[in-house]
Amino acid sequence: MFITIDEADARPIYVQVAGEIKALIARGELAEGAQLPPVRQLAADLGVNLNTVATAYRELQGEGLVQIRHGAGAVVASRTAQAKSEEELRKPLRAALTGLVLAGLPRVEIMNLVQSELRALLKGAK
Amino acid sequence: MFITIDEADARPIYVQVAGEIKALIARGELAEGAQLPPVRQLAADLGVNLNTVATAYRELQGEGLVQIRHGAGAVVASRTAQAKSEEELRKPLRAALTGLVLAGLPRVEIMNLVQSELRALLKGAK
DNA sequence: GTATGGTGTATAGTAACAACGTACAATTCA
DNA sequence: TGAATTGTACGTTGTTACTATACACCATAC
Repeated sequence: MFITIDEADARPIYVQVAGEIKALIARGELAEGAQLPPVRQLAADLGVNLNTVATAYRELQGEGLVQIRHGAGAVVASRTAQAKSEEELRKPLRAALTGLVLAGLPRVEIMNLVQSELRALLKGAK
Repeated sequence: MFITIDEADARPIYVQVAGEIKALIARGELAEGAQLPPVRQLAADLGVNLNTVATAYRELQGEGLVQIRHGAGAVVASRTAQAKSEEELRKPLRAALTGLVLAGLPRVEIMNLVQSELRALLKGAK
């Protein structure tokens, strides 16, 4: 599994793990029905506690992206998350763009960044 | 001061406050040199403790956006934040776009969202 | 100059959270 | 059935978010 955790990232480890798995699902590297690695294995790979990974899996299940079965593993359930309000979708985008603007990036450069990230995400998509 | 805090938002209050002030600075509604409201006043407006607002101000100072003067207030110091690494800039953007993709939005709709948010941010900008 | 009111700061307490270690429970399959 | 594999529950520890209260700095009037 191609996941790393970033010490410098202030977000909790389980949020980082869930976030990376979301990205893998979004770009199709984890297809619907695909098995996630066992919590112990991924935890060992990352050097964290198995419960930390389990918490990430439960978060993904809460968003409808993963189905966990006690005793058997966890599988990707869907490539579309539960519906969120428009504002919930806009808020993180606004925050990210604000950061780019405050970093002094000109508009065109920001649009380039967006397009490059979006291309990567939609690569294996549909 | 036109700031609200969102109960549904999982982020800490002080992060939300700092984020909204960043947006105000980015779009020029708080110009360089402008006074921020006293921590007690903003805290009272929001119904939180003054230390919570003070923590937000210190975060902004840490990013170089605000200058705090003990005993006199806090003023906007700059419209450009301290340099971050490219990865630090890309990561929140990637997370936001991942959310939009998983929500099932088609590419064009995502680009429309981005452009609308960016327009709003760059309104009073340059 | 110093008194006063306004400003940010420091400290200590409480509650919730993140991460961990260990033990438990459900599933699979030989 | 029983052993291996998988997720879950629980208790502990350290950290974080928020609060209340007391302190320190600054500007201004007098």
